[in-house]
Amino acid sequence: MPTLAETAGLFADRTRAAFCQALLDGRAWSAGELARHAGVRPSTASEQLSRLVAGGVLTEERQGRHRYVRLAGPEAAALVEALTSYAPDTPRPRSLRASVQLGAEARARTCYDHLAGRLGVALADAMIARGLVADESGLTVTPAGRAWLAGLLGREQPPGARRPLVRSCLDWTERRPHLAGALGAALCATALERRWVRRVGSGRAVRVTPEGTGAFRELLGVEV
Amino acid sequence: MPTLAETAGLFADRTRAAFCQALLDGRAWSAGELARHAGVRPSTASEQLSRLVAGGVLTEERQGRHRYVRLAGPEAAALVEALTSYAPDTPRPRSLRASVQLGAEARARTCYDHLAGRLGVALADAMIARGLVADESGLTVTPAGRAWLAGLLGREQPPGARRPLVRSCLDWTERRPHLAGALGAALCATALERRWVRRVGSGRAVRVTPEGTGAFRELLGVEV
DNA sequence: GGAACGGTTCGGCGCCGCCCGAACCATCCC
DNA sequence: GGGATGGTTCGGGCGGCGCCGAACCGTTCC
Repeated sequence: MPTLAETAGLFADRTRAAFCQALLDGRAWSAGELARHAGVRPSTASEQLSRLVAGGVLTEERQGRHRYVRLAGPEAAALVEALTSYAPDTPRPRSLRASVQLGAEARARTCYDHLAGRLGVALADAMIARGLVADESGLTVTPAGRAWLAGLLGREQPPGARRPLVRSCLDWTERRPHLAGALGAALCATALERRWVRRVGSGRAVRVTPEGTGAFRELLGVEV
Repeated sequence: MPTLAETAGLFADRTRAAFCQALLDGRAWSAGELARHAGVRPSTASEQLSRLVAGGVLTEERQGRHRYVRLAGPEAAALVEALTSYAPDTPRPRSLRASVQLGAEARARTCYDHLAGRLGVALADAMIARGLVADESGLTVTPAGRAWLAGLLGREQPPGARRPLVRSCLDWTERRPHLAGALGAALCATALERRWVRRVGSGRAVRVTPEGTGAFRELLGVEV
């Protein structure tokens, strides 16, 4: 088992941290894309990616002359998320450019495999208000919620899954929880699949389509 | 808000990591104790502690010529715990001395503010078996569990608390979950207060007293 | 075949961060 | 007051890490 310092060291670098946060969109990125994104040379990116892969944070798949990497799993994503959103005290200033980017992501974005931002929080609120998810001693899915989810997916959820059905994930723009876990992932996958939201740009930001506006209203009474 | 790299950097050092892990026992340590524990000079410890305090991981209280530090809160403890127990692959060898220490902690120890080790896992199993805690879509406290807890504490639990009543915390010796959250903390506090367990040595390890053996058997049917 | 492209390896450079010892300050005890 | 103890500050040394450029390798496309 790696030591605490070793694990933390994997993230304790501007470049590697930028890689991990970019990969929070849950997709696979090529080495070159990540290098450009983080503003480093390909050689640097190559070395740093190797460290993250060796540390078990990322997995890689080679395709021809491309090297694609993604987060190794939900645990790795949760770790990145936890470290990112650890905010003991007051906020600090940001650049204008970063603020614009942040604006898009604040509206709606993906957080590894589920929806976040104002959209994610609104969906979470609606599901709690409608009794699909209960907020007593942590978040749980109610029987009504299970039925709702089964209806949405057209199938039952496997009950014995290792992963919790729903997990609370603190939203770093809204400072309020949104829905992670298997339910959050299923909802996000459905939304992408049925074109309720579309990815915009290369980052995590997504935009709600007209169909999505109607679907979210009909499904949960959410106005976006 | 600090960046991911900055937050991770706080833990990405052998000495600071040792401090944080020692403080996982939930108590306040003096600077000198931590320095000896980590095997560094007092001057080094002083500087590193200042960094952890500035980063919001620790809080300090000065008493006379002593400087006591403790983990800043459950969030900080959860972060240390998550980074410590992130084990993507295979275990590595340990020194003999470390193994002995580990043996004591494997039996029973505190994990920030709740009980862990074989004792912690056994208690968690018993509470699930008796229907006090349910393991569907994450851990939740059942109505019976609430009543049980109220009886133990002699008072109701405040329902509107921010902190989840129960949280699953992966045990890094047992590789199985034990009970964290407010319930875990209350149980641990009660056990220490009523002398069911006693701290042994300066670390996290605890020993079950004869009274404790009886209490755990009567309360939850757990044989330790 | 040749050119373009993505990625990797290697040497080298510069900086940062960790640690120590020495001096100093504050508190506590006699 | 004087001595002992716990803690802090400061200068300095050393190692390691992150970065780059250059050379190289394999794939893809013409």
